Amino acid sequence: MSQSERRHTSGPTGGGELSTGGTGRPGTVGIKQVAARAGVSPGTVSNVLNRPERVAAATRARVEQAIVDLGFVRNGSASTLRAGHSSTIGLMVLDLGNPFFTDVARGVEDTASERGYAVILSSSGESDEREQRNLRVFAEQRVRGVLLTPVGDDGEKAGALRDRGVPVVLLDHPTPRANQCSVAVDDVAGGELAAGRLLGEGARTLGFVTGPPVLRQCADRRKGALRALRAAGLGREAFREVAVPAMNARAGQEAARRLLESGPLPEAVFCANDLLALGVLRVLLQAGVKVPTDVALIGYDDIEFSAAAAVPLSSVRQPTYQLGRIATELLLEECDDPGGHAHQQVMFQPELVVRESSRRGGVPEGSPS
Amino acid sequence: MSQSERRHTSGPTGGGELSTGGTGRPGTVGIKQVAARAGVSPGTVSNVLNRPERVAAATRARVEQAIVDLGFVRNGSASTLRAGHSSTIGLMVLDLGNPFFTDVARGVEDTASERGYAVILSSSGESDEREQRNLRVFAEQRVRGVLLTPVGDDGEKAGALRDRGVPVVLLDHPTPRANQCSVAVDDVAGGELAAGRLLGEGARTLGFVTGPPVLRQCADRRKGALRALRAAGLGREAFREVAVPAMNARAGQEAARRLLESGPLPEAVFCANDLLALGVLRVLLQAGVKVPTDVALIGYDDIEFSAAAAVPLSSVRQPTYQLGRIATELLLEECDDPGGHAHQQVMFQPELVVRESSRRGGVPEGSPS
DNA sequence: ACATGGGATTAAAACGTGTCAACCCCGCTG
DNA sequence: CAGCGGGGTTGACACGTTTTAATCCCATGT
Repeated sequence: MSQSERRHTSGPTGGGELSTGGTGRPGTVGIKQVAARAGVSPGTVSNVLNRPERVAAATRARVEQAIVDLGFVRNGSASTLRAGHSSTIGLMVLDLGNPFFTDVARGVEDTASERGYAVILSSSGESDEREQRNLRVFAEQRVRGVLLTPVGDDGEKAGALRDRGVPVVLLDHPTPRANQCSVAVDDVAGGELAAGRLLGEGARTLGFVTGPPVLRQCADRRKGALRALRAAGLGREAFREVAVPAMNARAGQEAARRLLESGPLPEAVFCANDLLALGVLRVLLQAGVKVPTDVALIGYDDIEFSAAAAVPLSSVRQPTYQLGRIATELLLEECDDPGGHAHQQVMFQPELVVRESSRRGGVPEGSPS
Repeated sequence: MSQSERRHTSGPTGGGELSTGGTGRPGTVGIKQVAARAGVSPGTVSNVLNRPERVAAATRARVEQAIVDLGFVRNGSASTLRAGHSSTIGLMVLDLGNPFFTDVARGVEDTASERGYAVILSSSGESDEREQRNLRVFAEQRVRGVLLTPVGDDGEKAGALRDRGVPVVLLDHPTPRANQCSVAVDDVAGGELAAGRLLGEGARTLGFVTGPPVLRQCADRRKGALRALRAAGLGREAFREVAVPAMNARAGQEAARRLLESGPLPEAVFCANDLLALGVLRVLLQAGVKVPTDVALIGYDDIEFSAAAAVPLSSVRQPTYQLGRIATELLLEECDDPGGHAHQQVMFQPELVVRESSRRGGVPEGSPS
């Protein structure tokens, strides 16, 4: 933070910024003013906005003209208040700094805006308390529905919302409840895939670098890894686990340092996340450890940067954009027709992408990108 | 997209998901119900919510109890409608896929929530049309203020908002207008810094990979690069420019391909963005070009992944988190006291971070992280 | 000519909260 | 004891929109 900073102050009396600056503040132009100008009643203006087909072409034209003349924009609060619900959905992810979630968010935004919904994007930062607080904001805003990647195990935080009649779809998290939609990727399978590959390449000891174990993603990937371990005929003594409190590159560096400090390195390391893996990779290389020769490495999520890493990173790819898209479709379907909506639990299967970081001696396989 | 997908459907008549499911839908609990339960008038409840000091401790306690008993959450729409403005601010960035902006967003979110404001996060994806559409959503939601990284040159899109009395602070963009706040980083200086270093290391030809030239960031960094070029006594024939329509890694790959296809490579390449640089780096390495020996490379933004790239990337660092924080403070100051607010144009100075990608023969300098 | 019907428009009643003037009660002063 | 003042509380209205039932107008059929 050694950047210098220059400030240029223009006093409050500097320019012509009276409160009625610019083109002259139009007081407040509502549906009423529009109606007056178009020579119709407020109700008709509302109809033009919401059910244009019910109003005669001529009047509609007049009203629309008045709208642009006056620069009218509908007051969403009033609209929401009257209707009882808004036309926005809330999206809460674990960490916006993780490209995985920004990709998901793109899928959500695209789908929602196609359908005329706006998205309020929020990040819990893997903190229970921030999740709670942001969900409350959603509730206050009377969002139409919520997409949630819960930090807690069950996502019951959203129960309050569901009880209020707000549809909630779990994102990147399977739901234990049948009366709810969820979209997820099979993380146990993914963990087994990754660890299995590492062991298949000949590793006899396996390190596992993970974030907070309370995160289902971490727990499931760990479970998959253990499953692969058993399948390879190895016992728990061959498994070396390092848990750090976050899932970013910085935490990965910390994890690698701990690995280096305590005992001999495992022959292969599986990271619950590409961000962690990149941090691990960096510290290992700095310490003179050869990857994949000395230690093979696999991450998770296949974020864009993994392929460009110092040693191109093997990873487990998930259909991120699709995840966001489908979750949104399910949510909006439930919003638009709560009665006839059949709850679905969608589960995708992940895919292993093999790059250099995991190739020890075996033949190159998989689909390097 | 070859992931398989499994769907599990539980029919709409499956469980007990009647519309009054869960704990029983509480009808709609508003300030009125709370008032009744606490044995006070609605006005008092409102006071408890908004000016707790004006209400006697005993009554306040009774009301607060009633609030938790009934699970009341204030109706933001009604509140906003009545008050004329909400307690949310809008943040629109160019690209959420760019870690630079997610860092800025963290600064914004942290600051806003400290002050009791919520943030509606939105991304224009560098598209004029999406910017327009999302600004309209902000306007409909009656946000209290807007933080905007404009895609157009001047940010006059937000003029409509300012005229409506909504404070707008330009983010990562200096403003030409004195009646507006802005927070930015000196991109011309940054460009000069980067290009100057490349030329100082002995390069006699300079490539410049850039996104849409309409983006001020790109234009300014280019201007700085040209300035450095002149300072090194080189002419425009030594400058080779490639513009691609986006600023992500994919676009960077495209740019590198174009560089490779057309004529001899420049001895050094400056990218308007780390994402572009990472894409360029990847393609160059794949083509067998040595970095920095054959081609030196510098990016911009110093995102987290740059240090972990195949060749650790030199870059121009900006105070991202601070950018978001200060912009938000300025905005909220203007929101809370529009009269006594002195508009400021804040300009930070960037900082060069030298890593391996730009070291040709010279001595190692700078502050590698 | 009159009744019928239907499409287009309107008037008025909500939605839940914030605000502000009025009001009540109680202790204090003269 | 009357008057006063002030903290605490209340009641009622306004915010801008949606919606429903009612009204109006005109064309059509008898």
